[in-house]
Amino acid sequence: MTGIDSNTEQIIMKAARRVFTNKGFDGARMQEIADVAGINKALLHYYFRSKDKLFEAIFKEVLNTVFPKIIAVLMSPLTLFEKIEKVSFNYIEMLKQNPDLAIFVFHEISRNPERLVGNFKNVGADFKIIQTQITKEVEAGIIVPIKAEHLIANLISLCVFPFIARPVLMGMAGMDQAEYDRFLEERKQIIPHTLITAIKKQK
Amino acid sequence: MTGIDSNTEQIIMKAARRVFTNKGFDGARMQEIADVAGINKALLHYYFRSKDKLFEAIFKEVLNTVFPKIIAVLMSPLTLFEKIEKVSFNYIEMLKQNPDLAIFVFHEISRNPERLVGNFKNVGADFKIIQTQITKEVEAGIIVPIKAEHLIANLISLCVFPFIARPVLMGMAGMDQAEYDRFLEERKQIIPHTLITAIKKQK
DNA sequence: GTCTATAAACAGATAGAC
DNA sequence: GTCTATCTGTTTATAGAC
Repeated sequence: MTGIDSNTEQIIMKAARRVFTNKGFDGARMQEIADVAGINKALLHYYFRSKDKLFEAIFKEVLNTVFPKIIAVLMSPLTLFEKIEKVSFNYIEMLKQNPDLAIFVFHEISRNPERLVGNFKNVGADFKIIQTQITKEVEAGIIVPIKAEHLIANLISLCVFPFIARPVLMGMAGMDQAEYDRFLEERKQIIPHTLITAIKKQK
Repeated sequence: MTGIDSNTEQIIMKAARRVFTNKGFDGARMQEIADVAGINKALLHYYFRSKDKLFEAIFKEVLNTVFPKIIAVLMSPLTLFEKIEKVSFNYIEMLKQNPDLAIFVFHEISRNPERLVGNFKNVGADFKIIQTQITKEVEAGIIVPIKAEHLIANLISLCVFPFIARPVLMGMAGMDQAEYDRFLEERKQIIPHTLITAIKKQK
């Protein structure tokens, strides 16, 4: 709220984010974070008291990078087809900038669900809104019925999984990094096409 | 190859598998593995020398649980539609029995790609076989063209992601465990339906 | 093969000088 | 605020008795 946080604090956050998202909480070392930040361990504790508290700060920041924009699109006054296209594009684009975030978030939540899952409980209402929109578009003869949970699960699965499984998919398909980047670009089209074709009402 | 491995060794493997898949390599403790196995730490080292070697044994075993059956289905003489249905069913069924495996495998590979990705490089030829089948079914007027990488990525994404994101999806959709089990059962139908509808040639 | 006891290294956290 | 030095608890790994 001050507008300008201390410079050192931001440097620490940036370093911690890199190390935590790359190694996970258990694999991260305060020493490495200090090294990346170009300071020493004592200063980390001076600013954040403990590894736990530093992690908590990073995790909250990461969640704010990952979720709000997607939710905003899903809640916007677009058609379902438009939402599917926009989320696919935005999500893949965001994860290309932050390739480690996906596996990081899901790994940490799996390891510590009780503590971290509270961040998502307020989204329940949003599912109902999507379900209402589905019902309307079914009645309008645009799409065939589908549960909101499945549509959203399909959409997020297809966007996120290629980042979680990147080394495996690259290895299996024999792709190098440049080919994988092209593969991801293609998926911005493939994913909407797949999902829309699957629910579009045939005339 | 002896046919009967020592009983203690199997007890250790079972305990180690549970702890490693649940906590990850960095979060796992030799002490906890010993506790779960009902023995003491020294014996772990007697049988496996180090945490690294024990992990390696577990990881290989896990990969053999996860991949071969799926590859076998993809390489079998079924139609694409049949393969999609069978993989969806088998994969979801297997992961219901081993819900921790998915996030475990992808987290460990992400943390250590150089070391672990070698396990997948021999699958490149399999992609070409699927691609050939796709071409044939396109020529037969059954499906529309799609790259094998995208079809397989779609298929695995949709099957695996619900297990990786289980706590998040449960939280967002407000489902309890029983509802989530039903959700997973529904996906055995939804996934093939989605993928097949998306590539089926319209008459 | 299995145990107890302990060594050796590491990692988070703090004390205290500047 | 930032540093060096150090304490404390933890964790892997080994020694050695049985």
